[in-house]
Amino acid sequence: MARSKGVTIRDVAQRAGVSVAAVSMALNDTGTLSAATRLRIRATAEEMEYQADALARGLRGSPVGAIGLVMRSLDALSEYAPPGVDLFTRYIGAASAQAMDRGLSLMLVRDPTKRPTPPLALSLDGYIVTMPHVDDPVIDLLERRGIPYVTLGRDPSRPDFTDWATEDEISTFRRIYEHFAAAGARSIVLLRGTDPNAWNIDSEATYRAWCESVGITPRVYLSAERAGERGGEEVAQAIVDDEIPDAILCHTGRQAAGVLTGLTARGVAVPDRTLLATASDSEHTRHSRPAISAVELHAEETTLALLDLLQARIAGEPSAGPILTTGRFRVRASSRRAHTSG
Amino acid sequence: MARSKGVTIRDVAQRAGVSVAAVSMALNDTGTLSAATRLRIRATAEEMEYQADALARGLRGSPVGAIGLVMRSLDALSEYAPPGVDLFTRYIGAASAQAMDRGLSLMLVRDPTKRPTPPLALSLDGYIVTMPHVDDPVIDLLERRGIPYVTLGRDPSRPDFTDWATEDEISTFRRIYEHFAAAGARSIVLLRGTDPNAWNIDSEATYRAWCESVGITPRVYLSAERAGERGGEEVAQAIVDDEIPDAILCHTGRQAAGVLTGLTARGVAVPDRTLLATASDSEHTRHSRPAISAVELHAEETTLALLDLLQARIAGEPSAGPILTTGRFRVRASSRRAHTSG
DNA sequence: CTAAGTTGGTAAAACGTTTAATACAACGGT
DNA sequence: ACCGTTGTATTAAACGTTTTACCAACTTAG
Repeated sequence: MARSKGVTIRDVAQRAGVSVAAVSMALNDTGTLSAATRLRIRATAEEMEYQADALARGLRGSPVGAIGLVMRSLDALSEYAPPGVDLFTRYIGAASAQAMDRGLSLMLVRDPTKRPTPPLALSLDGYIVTMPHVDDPVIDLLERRGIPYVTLGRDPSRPDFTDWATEDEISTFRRIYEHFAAAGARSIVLLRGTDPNAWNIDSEATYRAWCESVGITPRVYLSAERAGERGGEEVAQAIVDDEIPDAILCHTGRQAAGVLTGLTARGVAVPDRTLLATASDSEHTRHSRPAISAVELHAEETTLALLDLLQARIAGEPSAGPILTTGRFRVRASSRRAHTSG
Repeated sequence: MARSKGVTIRDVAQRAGVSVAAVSMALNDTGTLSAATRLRIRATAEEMEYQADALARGLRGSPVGAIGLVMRSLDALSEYAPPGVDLFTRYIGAASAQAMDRGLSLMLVRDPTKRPTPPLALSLDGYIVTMPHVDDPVIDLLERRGIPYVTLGRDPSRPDFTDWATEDEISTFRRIYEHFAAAGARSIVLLRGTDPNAWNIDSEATYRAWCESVGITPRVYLSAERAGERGGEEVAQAIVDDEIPDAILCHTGRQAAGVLTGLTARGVAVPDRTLLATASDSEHTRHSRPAISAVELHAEETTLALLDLLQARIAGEPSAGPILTTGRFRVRASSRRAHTSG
């Protein structure tokens, strides 16, 4: 029952007939050891299967080999793992697996600004913060503590910050609007979320710019991310009450599913009367009737880029960001006009 | 950029005019301090927002406030976050959120027996191991190091071990067989996975026992979990080649989806000729045509039980396990006979 | 042949805790 | 008046690393 610690640096030193300092230097490739002793020590360490204790190492200020993942978008949701929302969990899975492949452990941290601070949270080597908010306190905390971090989606409060990656929403959004226009849509509605993150801000800006460029009057509706399908359903009613548009673009798959329900309930046919698409694929979009056109996000690509950026930043190398990956817009029945098919 | 550490125990001691030992004792409720000083120190610590550093604490052998989650079933899969497999990720999300609520951090650890050992992995306070294998090396490692752990699903190699929780598969399986029988099925096939865990072992045992009790000849087919839908499709062909059964029960939603495809391809109608159900709900089961009857698992309940067990075990309290939660069998079109409907 | 570098290594301090051993009162009992 | 107690708080050791300061033994230059 007693916690048995493994082989320590002292054991290795003793066996190799050197000081503990020598062992540390040999393994970390520091100091001024002769090549011969360095090799001898390494061999001994290898043989004894020595592995430096991350706690002790971290206490000294050296890297512990673990990074944190903060999901701002999930912090905001009431549930942490709502059914049908596979996007975030796919990010978690992908980031976790890739971190492992690099010899890093990954720790899920829920809002480290909340007290008491989650244990170990401030001792990690770095952080991935997904979808930071405007003036995000999490970012503040990390900055204050000098902890390296990268973000998924740009930080709306720090235009100069470059260590971020994202699926290239802006150009994808444009493609969708043009897809709508090509199908003959003249009035287009945007339904976005309310979290104050780049996703929502940039999307609306892109939408307005595009509307202006083609001479369409913008109509933006909001529904909180946490409202899910219900939120989409309610907004659909509001949209119909105002004026039935030719096309609607929603941010999340759950919103889109709700909108579809709402439209159908009001007798608005999709896609015959109104086209529908969403910027984020999910279970709902794949399987609703009709299936909803959506952008397929590639979590693996994005997390890979984030890990690259984070490791570079931890190593003190210059930033290679931002990195934009491209999602694929998959056209499904919800935005395919009969006479435009093919 | 320099990592700024927070307020240390020394700072608190100084401010309160006592020794560091006194502070430690006051906060941990140990030692022989007077009630007065204890309160005074606590007030000071509170005021300074002091939080003990988990690294330093762990180095001494005290709990670090973080636990590990090992997903054996995902270790086995090639991808760590395959689309459509929401069960595991829901476990991750649920466990993570609940751990947070208890002031614990949760770390995802992929196979800690693989060298190099994931950093911090052996310094965690305890582990949740999902679906341990027969003679699981992960369990061996934890036992050897004296690290407390609980398992999701019983450990097939340790019948005396009681610190586990699971959805009550056995009674659920029985209910499904009886559901089949009630719909008139006389020949029933079980399709299970190949991972050597309790899920597969107990399920087959339950199946055979039930068959014997009602005088049915058991027919068991195997398909590796990682084979997914493709595996189910292939097995469906094999099943049909042998003899078309009245009902098929699959373990995973992906297998069931594959079986459905395979049966349809061979002209076997579901549910008209053959009934179909699965023991594990997933995107596929909810949205296939026909929708597949499945057991809805309640990740939240189960992870809650696991955390209770783990915390008790860490605290050295007697085991309250095993804990069985009950999944709900949701009948969908795939096992609903026209003449039995209602 | 001595002063000044190199080379290759060691001893010891430091990181922030917890805890065992110890000190120092004040107090009661012979 | 002396001696164990008891009640409180302190000192110091320990956890396993990394890193700074130092040292001994050679080389080299003058």
